[in-house]
Amino acid sequence: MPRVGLTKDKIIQEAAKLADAKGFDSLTLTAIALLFGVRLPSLYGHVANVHELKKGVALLALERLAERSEEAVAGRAGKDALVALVDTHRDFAQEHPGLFHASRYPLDGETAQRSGGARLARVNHAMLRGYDLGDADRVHATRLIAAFVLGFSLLELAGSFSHSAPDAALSWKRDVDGLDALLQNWAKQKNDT
Amino acid sequence: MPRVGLTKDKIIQEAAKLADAKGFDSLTLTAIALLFGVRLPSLYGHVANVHELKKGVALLALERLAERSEEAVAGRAGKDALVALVDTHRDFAQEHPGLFHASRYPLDGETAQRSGGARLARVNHAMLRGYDLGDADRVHATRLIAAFVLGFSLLELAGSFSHSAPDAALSWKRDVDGLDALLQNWAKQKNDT
DNA sequence: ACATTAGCCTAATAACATTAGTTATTGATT
DNA sequence: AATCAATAACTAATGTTATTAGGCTAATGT
Repeated sequence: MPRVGLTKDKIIQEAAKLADAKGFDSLTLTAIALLFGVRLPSLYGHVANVHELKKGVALLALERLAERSEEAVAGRAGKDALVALVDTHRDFAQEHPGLFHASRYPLDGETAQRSGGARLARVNHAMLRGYDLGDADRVHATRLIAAFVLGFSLLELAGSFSHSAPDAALSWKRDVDGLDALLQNWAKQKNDT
Repeated sequence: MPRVGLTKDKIIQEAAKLADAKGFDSLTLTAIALLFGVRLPSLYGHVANVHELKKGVALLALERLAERSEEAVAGRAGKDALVALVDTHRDFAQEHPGLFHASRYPLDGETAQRSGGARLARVNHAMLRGYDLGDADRVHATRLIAAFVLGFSLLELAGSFSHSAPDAALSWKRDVDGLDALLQNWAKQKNDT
């Protein structure tokens, strides 16, 4: 019984690679055991169950996305920062569909709070300081951007845009332009509701 | 061996109920067999495999959503129609999280093309006739709205908005107001990309 | 050198999906 | 009314994945 030197971290890393290569749904403990050349139950010394494995990959995906996003907005402001941030998110989804899928794995509030997801929300919120918005409106705007980016990435990955005319990439540009315009003119809106 | 009178339709209906009650992930052939008082393999005479079961529920969910959306926009125009449409979508997600989740089940392009999803896209696109947009811009706007609604619903269901200050419902209103404003002023944008 | 810890193992069980081959009900035909 | 063919539902068997219980052995520290 040669000791392989398993670690929770190593396992999650490998799981992330696998999820990225074969898709998050093909991520199984069995597959990971095979990759490490180890018997399935041996993994239970390091991860409690499949849920913990998937949660680990989800957290890792969120961290990576948050990290990239922070780098993207660094040194930028206004529309420049907005474009950098949303492009980073969309590119991540395109380049790492498995990890992107993983980042949608449901987490309990407690965990989500401490995750890269919260970090991502903060970057998003901070980036919007570049626009002239009140406190509440800045939160509303943060959610608008987050919702748009997530939804667009999902629909694009699912191929929902690939069967109608203009290229999805063009819609992306126009939509981001539109959102930038909206953010600039937010104050001028009449709140008639 | 009393004959129960199984049908693909009946099975899908029951599966939809189960998905709505227990969540899409708890939808299994085993559970359906139990509900019908039938042995598991008996189902295979009516559905080819789990994938076909889930696909069926997904299609049903998309049809219901499309139907509601069509009713919602009927007789409305402009912002009135926009609000009715997006609210319908969000309400559906809140009231039927299981079916909403099902509607995200991946479909091949062929199937998706003939699904309620395409119908939904058409309603969305048609609704935007109420704004003064060129052909291409109307498609861009359709995608913007679809992305926002999907993303917001997912994030809200996941609880991503429940740990920061203003209520998600308020952000929803403000964001939809903002999108309406954007659509009205779309033409005035400077396309600087 | 030896005892303890801990890493990896085998064995066993359970839930779900799937296929092959069998029985029996139903509705059509004599 | 009796029979037959089609087919609905069944039993049995197999594979995959996850999980728990308990055993052996390599690494570690006194």
